[in-house]
Amino acid sequence: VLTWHLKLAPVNIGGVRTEPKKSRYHHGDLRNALIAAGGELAEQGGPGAVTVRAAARAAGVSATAAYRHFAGHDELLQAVREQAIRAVGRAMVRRLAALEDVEAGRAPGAARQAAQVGPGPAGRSPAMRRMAAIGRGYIDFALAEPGLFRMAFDCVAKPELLPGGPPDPSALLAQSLDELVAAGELTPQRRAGADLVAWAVVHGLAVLLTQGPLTELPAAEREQAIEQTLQLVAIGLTAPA
Amino acid sequence: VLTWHLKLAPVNIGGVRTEPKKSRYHHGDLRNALIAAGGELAEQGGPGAVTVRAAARAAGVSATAAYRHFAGHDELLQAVREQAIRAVGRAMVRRLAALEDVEAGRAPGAARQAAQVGPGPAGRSPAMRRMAAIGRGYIDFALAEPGLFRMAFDCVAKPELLPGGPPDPSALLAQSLDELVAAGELTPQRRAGADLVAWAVVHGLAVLLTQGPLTELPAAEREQAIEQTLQLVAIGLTAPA
DNA sequence: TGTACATCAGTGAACGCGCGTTCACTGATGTAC
DNA sequence: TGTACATCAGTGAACGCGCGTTCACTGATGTAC
Repeated sequence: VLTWHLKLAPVNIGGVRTEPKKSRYHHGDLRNALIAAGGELAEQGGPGAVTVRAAARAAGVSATAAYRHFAGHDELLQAVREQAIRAVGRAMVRRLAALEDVEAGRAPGAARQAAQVGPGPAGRSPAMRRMAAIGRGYIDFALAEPGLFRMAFDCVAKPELLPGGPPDPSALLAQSLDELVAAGELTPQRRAGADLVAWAVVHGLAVLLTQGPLTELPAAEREQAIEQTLQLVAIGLTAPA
Repeated sequence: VLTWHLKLAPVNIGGVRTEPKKSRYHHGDLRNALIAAGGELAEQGGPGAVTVRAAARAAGVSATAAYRHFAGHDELLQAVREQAIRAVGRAMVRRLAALEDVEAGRAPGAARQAAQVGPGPAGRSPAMRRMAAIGRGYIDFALAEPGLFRMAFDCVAKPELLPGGPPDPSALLAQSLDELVAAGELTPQRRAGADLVAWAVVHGLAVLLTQGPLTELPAAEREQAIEQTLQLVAIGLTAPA
């Protein structure tokens, strides 16, 4: 498979770019190419834009060829969705890593500011900062790739749960909540069901900001809303009733 | 217009139901009929199911006829959306009214229980109970009419803000937050931006429960999640940081 | 009250589009001997 | 190492579908005299 890949890549000989002539016949990695194309379609036009024909077109292949790799439209959609969910997880992990860099003093001040991973309001604990970071990552992704975000969680017909492939957004959240319990900041009673609630809060904000009537909210207000929302979770989970 | 309506209604003479023969030619209220049909289509298949042709079909009219009342597909969609948003507002008002009945002792215990408008956790203030009631109403609607709910807030292309027609969901929320401030339970500083945050929380839950991967969550867990979420807002908004 | 006529609100045929999917096919690849 | 052949991964034409929208039209309604 890898050799195919290499064979298909444009060859650069003596500075002249040479496309392999008819070797497109056997594409070699069409399944992944179709999924990638589907991701781009989703990013540009939402889940509705992910069609068998369009994906095949984008991959430079006849529509029929897609049926060698997917039983039908639904299966392609599912594959693109799984890819999108993993991308969300990656965005969350990215924020988490940036936070760790800052905390360990590995990030210069400018990068720290640019990454918007400041410690937040004074008194936010390490575990809570991590929690806020993954929430940030989630919203980051929604803002940066609204179409893909939509693709990830708009399971109109198929309510199947998330794929487990890492990084799994819901696993990251669960882990973060467990840390809060371990740190003694979240009682075990309130830990139960907290996954869903915390997810709902961040998801709601992401949806409103990217698909809802608040799509064009000015950046400053948007930023304030994000910080306020993360703060609401922090207080709501840990403050005494 | 009203006379048309009367003329078109089935006439009941001596127990025999008589449809007016060809008076369907001039429908008389086609615009509203198309919007209503669009609402039903949205409820069954989401916003994507709201097409000019399908609405006309459902109204018993040729597709072309719709163009006498709407400039095109977009305008029909917008009208159906406005109707859906008002329906959300009505669901919120309904909960509010039920709560008031209970508080005034006008509702018998059974109805009280059936309406699920109990006072919630001990110590929830009157203003907070009202706040929880409108949140409940919002989620009620999403669960009862997921397709219409989707129609109401899925403004992919047109991020125009909500129509002001009463009852306006966002106005109800703003009013409720103002009450919390008046009651001294929410500081004016935290009141700022609270609309968006509170909306995001409830919206996120509604979306996850009806369109997301949690569509098939058992009712008991769902109920717990709703109560927990409302509690998170209550604590998060009013507890000291 | 009757009549001529403008306007209004429908009709059905037709257009071009993109879709999912099936079909018979064909050329390239990999393998057994 | 060569060769025959099965299999694999593509092709393009075609199907039927529902869509938005335009067109010329027609019958019902409302109005001026």
